[in-house]
Amino acid sequence: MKAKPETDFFYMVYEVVRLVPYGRVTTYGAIAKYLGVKGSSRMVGWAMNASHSHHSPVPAHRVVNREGVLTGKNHFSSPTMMQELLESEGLRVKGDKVQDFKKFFWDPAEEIHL
DNA sequence: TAGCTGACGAAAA
DNA sequence: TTTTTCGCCAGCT
Repeated sequence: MKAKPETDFFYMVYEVVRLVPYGRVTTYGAIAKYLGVKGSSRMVGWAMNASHSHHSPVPAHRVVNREGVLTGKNHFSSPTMMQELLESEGLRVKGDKVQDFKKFFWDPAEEIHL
């Protein structure tokens, strides 16, 4: 059964985020690009916001902006929770920014061969 | 109903 | 080189 990618855009975002390995992070643009809507990077972030309505636990803490900044930390249970979660996975977070972000960056378009 | 906002990114100046 | 502006499109007021 072929789902409707157009309407399941949010769902696709959740899956990609869920595919992010432990101790790795990705960006909104990378996900958008992977989905073919690189121009709609904002929609990816919006999907994260909608993830609150979603039942599946989406590791949104592994998704940061292109600079590696925890832009969405404010949307978590606690603004520091996102940093704690990332540090808990072995990542180094300094002032809401992921250190060595490029090293921990996980690009679905590069790692996942569709 | 119509308009504004928003967890971003890239291009232009 | 850095800063500013525009585009994306769905959800909310």
